[in-house]
Amino acid sequence: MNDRSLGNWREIRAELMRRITEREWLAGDLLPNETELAAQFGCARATVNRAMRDIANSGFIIRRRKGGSHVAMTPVRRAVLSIPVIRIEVESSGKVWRHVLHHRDLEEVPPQICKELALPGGTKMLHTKSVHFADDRPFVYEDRWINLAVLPEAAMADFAAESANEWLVRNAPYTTGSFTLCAQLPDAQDALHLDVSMSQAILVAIRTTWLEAHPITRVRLAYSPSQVLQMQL
Amino acid sequence: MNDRSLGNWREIRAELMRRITEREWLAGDLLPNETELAAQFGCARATVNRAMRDIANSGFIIRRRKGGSHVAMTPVRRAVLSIPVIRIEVESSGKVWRHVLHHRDLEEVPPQICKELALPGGTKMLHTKSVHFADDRPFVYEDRWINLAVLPEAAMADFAAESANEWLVRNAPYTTGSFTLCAQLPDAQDALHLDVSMSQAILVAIRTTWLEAHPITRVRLAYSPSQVLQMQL
DNA sequence: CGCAATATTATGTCTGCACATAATATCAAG
DNA sequence: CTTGATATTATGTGCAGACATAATATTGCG
Repeated sequence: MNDRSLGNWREIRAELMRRITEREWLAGDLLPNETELAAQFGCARATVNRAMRDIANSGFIIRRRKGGSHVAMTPVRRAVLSIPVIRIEVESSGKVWRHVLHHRDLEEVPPQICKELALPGGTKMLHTKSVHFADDRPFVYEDRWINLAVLPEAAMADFAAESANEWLVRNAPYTTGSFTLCAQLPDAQDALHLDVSMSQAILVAIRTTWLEAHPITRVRLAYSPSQVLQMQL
Repeated sequence: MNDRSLGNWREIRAELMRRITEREWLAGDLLPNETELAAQFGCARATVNRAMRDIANSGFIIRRRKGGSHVAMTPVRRAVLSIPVIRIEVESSGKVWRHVLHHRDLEEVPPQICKELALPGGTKMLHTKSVHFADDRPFVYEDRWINLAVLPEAAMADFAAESANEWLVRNAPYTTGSFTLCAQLPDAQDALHLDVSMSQAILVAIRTTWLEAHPITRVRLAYSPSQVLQMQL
């Protein structure tokens, strides 16, 4: 069993994954410990550790101190969606990006959104509405609230020149956030700005970001029909 | 500047992240090299390496050999969607899960799906259709193709007893996969099985999984209206 | 000057060792 | 038997040193 040929941690990860995917080790099984595997592979324990940490990260094994490493019963599969700046999302498909700011005002936040952000009713935030185009076709309609209490600089920013999306990515680091996706029929505003009928299904993403306990921004993105979200498992 | 107090890699990561989020280092800036930082922090280079690798993983810095590490111009944010077994997804919201198998047959795969899976036209696969219920209300309608060439055991499985979804998670480890989300109006089958009108928008997920170069399963999940997908940033 | 060979440099990784930490197993006292 | 202290054990993390690798900078040649 002692294959002394396996030098690097990727090879070791590959070998361990092979044993899992080819069901040499079954769901729930206890794997040999790091020291044992290091001996088997003829490498240092740290190298095995690196490989096993990586596998645990991707959810195929569960590790517990003293408990050892087990093959996950129902591996938690994670889909990873990378969320680039909208300009880059458009440009990376070879299209020309353009952006039009329709609205920008300090307004009272609707009660529902206040609740969502755990803010007292009647709070005022900067409200922007804009449309991103890809090759002159509407790509996404963005309806955003920005918390000036946390980000006073945003009051000065020229969102016609640089989209709020991009400005915030560059200037507003956040610590946590949530992202909700749903399918909707466009409302009148969506239909107008995306130039579609109100009887086509569109993807709507609602994203909020927080800096510690303070909400920074809450945005609703209405994607033009036929847009899909592609993720890797 | 030499804080010798920072012992572990998480603290070092936190400190580096602080310098980035507090704009001590600006987008595009070149960071000090690992040796230099190790000296500053009074720790081993490996420890700095661990911290920087982790930060690079989460997209805030870009590293290139010889080139050094730069603060990312537009940090790519990632949303992580965990995809549990549908039964667990339902049960975790406190509802009773039930599952009805409507169809199960060896059939020729439609050309479009063959193409998607990079299989020759006319290939046959196991085709199943089923509905998952939450508290007796349709939750998701599942239309699935299973590649018996890779998973012959699936021919024997009783998908009425255990859903194909769950059986596959337990018995079919995969190495790669993709997950596509879109908004659609229900077709006749969706409307029938989900008991909804054809004029409501629904989320549709299409998921394929592969074991190395071999497609294992391809499933289309039509979610009942008002279902949303929640992800963490 | 342009180009190819070579040196330099920052990150990537491995090793062997050490100690820390968390969780379990064991055992003794009540 | 139950409870709590203690030993054991697997993983987590750290260190110093070494070599590997990739990319850039420099040098020398035609």
